[in-house]
Order: sequence, then structure tokens, then C-alpha cells
Amino acid sequence: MGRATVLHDYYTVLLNHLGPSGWWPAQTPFEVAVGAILTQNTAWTNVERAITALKGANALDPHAMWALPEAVLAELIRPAGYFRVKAKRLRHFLAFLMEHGGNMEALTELPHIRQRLLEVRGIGPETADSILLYALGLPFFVVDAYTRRIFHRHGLIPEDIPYDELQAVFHDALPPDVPLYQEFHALIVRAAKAWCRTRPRCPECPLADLLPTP
DNA sequence: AGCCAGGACTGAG
DNA sequence: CTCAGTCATGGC
Repeated sequence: MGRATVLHDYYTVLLNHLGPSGWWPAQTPFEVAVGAILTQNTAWTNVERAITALKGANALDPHAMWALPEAVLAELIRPAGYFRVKAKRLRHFLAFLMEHGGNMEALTELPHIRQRLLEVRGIGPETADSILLYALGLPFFVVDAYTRRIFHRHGLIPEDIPYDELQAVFHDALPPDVPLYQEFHALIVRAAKAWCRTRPRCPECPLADLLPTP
């Protein structure tokens, strides 16, 4: 059986058990980008506090955030952790955004947008793809630690597979369908939070049926 | 009381 | 090039 079929089975099982996700949890494309940077190696609940603080300061807007001194921005996002680094990363992204009209929509028009995002200090492959897929609506599959963990435990990929190769597995197996990519990645994260955590092979996981018998 | 969370960058060797 | 170290808060 080909990978395309297998991956579609995972998608179907997850969707049947969890229902549609309605991701990414954000109200604007800019908020998606900010959340993508803030959630780097950080629990989402901590990101929510930071987002709330930014909203309270009316700073969840490109020009407003750009106008803040870096130290003030850092204090606002403190609950998200790594707050000094992330304040810099947000400002690097903002500088890039300002060069291109100061709004997220303008980014969609740029050629080689993924490479351009990766050139921004503090934006790596997962953050770039999260922005591309959920903020700009472009068909780039988001690979994260959950994706690698689940599919390695199920024997479909080596544990140390590089990011771009793992992404290629999904790009090769699935049509470039933005809603599909968005929903699939959301389901993977929700499934991992609900069942995986750090323990492999928990019995109540609906994906257990798809596991190769040890 | 550690360990972990929807990563990415740096410096040593 | 590889890889351990660094960044930091809050939940369990």
C-alpha cells in the first residue's frame, strides 16, 4: 500500500474521532504569524497569555507593534517564555513585513516567499510553514515534533528525518490542498495532546488500530 | 521537584 | 558539519 493511502487513513481516522478543528486559533493573519513565533518550543497556554497582553495594549497590529520599544514588547510577551529572544524575532519579522507594505496580504504576492521568510532571523522551517499555511493560505505542510513522533512510532519514517524530507513525504502523498493541510496538521496536534504526550502506545488512542503489531 | 511544551540560533571542536 | 548549550515561562 502506498504512502498516499496510508496517510489518508490517518487523516480519516483522526477526523472521525476528533471532528473538524477550525484552526489556527487566531482572528487575523498577523495574529497567526505572531502566535507562530511565540509558540516556538512553548506550551500554547503560555502563548495565549502573551497574545491577550498584546491585545490589551492594542499592539496586535503590525504598525502598533513596530512602534513599541523592544523592551516594552518583551515585557508584554513575557508569559510566552524566551521573551527577549522572541521580542527580537518579532521585530525582525516586522521589519521584513514593513519592507513589503506592512500587511500580511502583500506577502502572498512575493515570489519565493518561503525562502524569504526563512531569511528572517528567528523564523525556521516550522514557523515559516505555519505562517504560509495558516496566515497566507499557501499549500505548505507544517511538520512539528508531534508529526515526527507519531509517524516514527508508527514505523513510517526514521526518527531523525530532516524537516524538509518529512515535509516532502506529505507533499508527495497529498494533493496541494490548503484546507486539507490545515486540518490534517491541526488533527495531529490535537491527537498528540489528547493521547500521546510522552507515552507511546496508549490503548485509547484511535490510531492504535493503524499501528503495526510489535 | 523535575520534566516538558506546536523551535531556532550559536559556538566549539 | 555536527551537536550540546542557550533562551524562560507556566502546568502538571
